[in-house]
Amino acid sequence: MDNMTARTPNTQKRPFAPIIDRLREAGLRPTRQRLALARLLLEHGQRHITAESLHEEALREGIKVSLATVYNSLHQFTEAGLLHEVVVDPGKSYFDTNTSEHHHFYCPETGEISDIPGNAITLPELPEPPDGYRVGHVDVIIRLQKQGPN
Amino acid sequence: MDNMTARTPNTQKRPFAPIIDRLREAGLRPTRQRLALARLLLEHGQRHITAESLHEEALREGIKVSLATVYNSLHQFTEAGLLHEVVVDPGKSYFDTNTSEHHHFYCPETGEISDIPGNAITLPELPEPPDGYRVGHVDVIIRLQKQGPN
DNA sequence: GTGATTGCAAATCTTTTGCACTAAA
DNA sequence: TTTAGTGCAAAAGATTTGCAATCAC
Repeated sequence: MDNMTARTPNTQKRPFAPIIDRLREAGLRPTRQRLALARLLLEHGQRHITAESLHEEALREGIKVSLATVYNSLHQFTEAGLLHEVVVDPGKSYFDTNTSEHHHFYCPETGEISDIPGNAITLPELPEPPDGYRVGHVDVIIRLQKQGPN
Repeated sequence: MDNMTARTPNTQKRPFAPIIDRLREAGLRPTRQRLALARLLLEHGQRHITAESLHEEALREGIKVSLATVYNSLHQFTEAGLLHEVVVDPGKSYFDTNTSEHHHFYCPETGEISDIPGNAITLPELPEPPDGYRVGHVDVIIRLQKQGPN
């Protein structure tokens, strides 16, 4: 039977099915806002965002969503493993759509974050964690300074 | 001549001379508050503090100082190289009295920070920083999770 | 329908700032 | 004196929360 082209009601009506499914798998109802934010994050190719920047981007694209909902969604996505939080600046949270193992360059002067490919840093044997704890996640942050001219 | 005991006016009157000198060298007037905070930080053996915790500690010891001054002092000390800021939690600044090269364990659940001795992690060749930047400081944070019983 | 989700505004928390007052040199 | 430093309270961000309205199922 002919079920592979755009004529199929299913594809017509659910153009974002993969994202909807990812939300569902994460236990999150695919609401209008969550779906729109997830699309911005996961399809739009953007990498390092703040709640503020994602909110602005959403509004620019005509998505009606409140800043509070952006915060909630970012945390829900992070908990679901769709995002990773990058802590480089006290007083501002960055989120990374790249959840694979990798580390970051960060320039405090400009606020820019960029990825260091996972294989560009190989951590040697880690020290033993203190008793009663286990290692969760290892972050390496290389802080950069703008090079003066000359 | 006899200048090695407590009789010397100099030692009598300037029991905190080393700290005063460190402040002076940093271009900071050794005011009552700064001196008291510097003593708490540098002599008291404490390692990882927040503005809030240092303020409480100061008040407990009977040092009259405002929270704003604690913030100011912490940043001045950091700029002067007497402290190092540790960024592990968005929305809270930690300061470390250990300014030698080392990294940190951090438990988000409890907020505890502890040092990893500098030589327990050897970073291999770092990747080249992007054009126009140079490497400032490298932070390695090992995030811990409390181990469930059993 | 019913329970989860949202929006808004208010609340919270950490940190910074403005300015009159105080203290170091 | 004179200038830097301090305290207070207010301001400024960033993030969170409470609750009525709204939406997904």
